[in-house]
Amino acid sequence: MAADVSSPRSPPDRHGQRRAILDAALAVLAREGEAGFTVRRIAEAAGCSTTGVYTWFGGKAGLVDAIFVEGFESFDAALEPAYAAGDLVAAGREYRRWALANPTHFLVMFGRAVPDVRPGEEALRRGLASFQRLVDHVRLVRPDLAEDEAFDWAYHVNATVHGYVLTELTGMSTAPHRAEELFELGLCRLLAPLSGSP
Amino acid sequence: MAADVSSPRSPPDRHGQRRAILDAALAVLAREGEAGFTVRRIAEAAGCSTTGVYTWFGGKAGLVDAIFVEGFESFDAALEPAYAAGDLVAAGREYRRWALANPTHFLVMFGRAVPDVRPGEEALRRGLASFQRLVDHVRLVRPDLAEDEAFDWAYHVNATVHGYVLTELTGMSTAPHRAEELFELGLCRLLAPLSGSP
DNA sequence: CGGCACGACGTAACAATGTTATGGGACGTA
DNA sequence: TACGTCCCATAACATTGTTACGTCGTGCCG
Repeated sequence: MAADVSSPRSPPDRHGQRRAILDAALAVLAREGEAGFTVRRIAEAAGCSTTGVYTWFGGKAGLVDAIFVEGFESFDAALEPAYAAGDLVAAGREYRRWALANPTHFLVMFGRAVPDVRPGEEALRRGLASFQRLVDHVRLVRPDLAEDEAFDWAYHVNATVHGYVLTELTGMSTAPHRAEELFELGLCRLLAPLSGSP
Repeated sequence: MAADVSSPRSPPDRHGQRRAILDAALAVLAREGEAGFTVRRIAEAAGCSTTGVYTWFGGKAGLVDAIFVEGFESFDAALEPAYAAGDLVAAGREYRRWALANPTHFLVMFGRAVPDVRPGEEALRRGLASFQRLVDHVRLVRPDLAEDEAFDWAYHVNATVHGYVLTELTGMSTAPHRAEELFELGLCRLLAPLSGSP
């Protein structure tokens, strides 16, 4: 009952297939969580067979890699307004908000939720680009810093925010009900030396 | 050929079986990584059948829970000397050292390396105890802080150190070769307001 | 001392997973 | 019109976590 739509779509539209699988994967991830993240389920949701995942992504690992890229692009877009406003605190806040809105997506990227999958080359390249935006923003906020100093500060900011969010998302927070409040406090402490007097 | 040792040990020594499985799980995890973390492989390494994992731990999730407890105890012991010396920087350093020495163990606990497993009640309780030691230490270093202030500082320190280590361990570091240097720098920035003038 | 119940354990099966071999069928090109 | 080259579905493979069943040994009660 699933292959009855094959007659109207005479052109295979190869990119449509790839896009459909990727969208289906993200939808399944958001709806059923990491447990439902199955090649068969994804293929079913995309309206194709499991082979499609292998022809377009080379396997589950390749699909996860594409999900990395998708994720970086998505929260780059989410952080863009904060960057444009020159507000690092807001950027950190948006980072957490994105993670809470897409918990399984976030955990697939940074928490090894899909076994035996490490970030591939494409994912690392895209992640580096995403990080570079943070470095640029640090330089914008603090023009007195040298390039490598800005890099180190960005690394520090990223690691700290990342740690807060991941602690909360993996259920390891020691004060779950105060997670937001503690995050805000942490942002203050983290960014005070950056926005305060040089 | 595996059951030939059954005659000398007439009492089944129930705790021996449990301990053997747990040790085997940790050994397999360290030797073969998260990919080899299989009920069958663990049982084989422990010299028993797969059923043992279910009678003693109730399944794979229960085994992971026991691994949580084991992990917290292990790095509590690793941090103890630093705590005794009243050195928070050294404690942070030991935290990272433990994670690098037991990467897969660490990722199972904090990175979802085993699918569909969230920290159970026992794990959370043990984690909280481990965190409490950090709170106590913060109070020791800074007796002027109130209990809840110390808690918030400990939360901040933990999240930050956690973020650094996890970024490095999941292969998402933007400067892998400088990971140690950046970690040390981060520790300085993080702990300066704690050890400096109140 | 003997029989019995209970719990631990191995064997073997189950459903579900990622992956791959096989084959068919649609498109573009000569 | 015939051919080659992809794309894709069907079906099989090995391996995973889990469970039902039968068996054996231990410890308790008569």
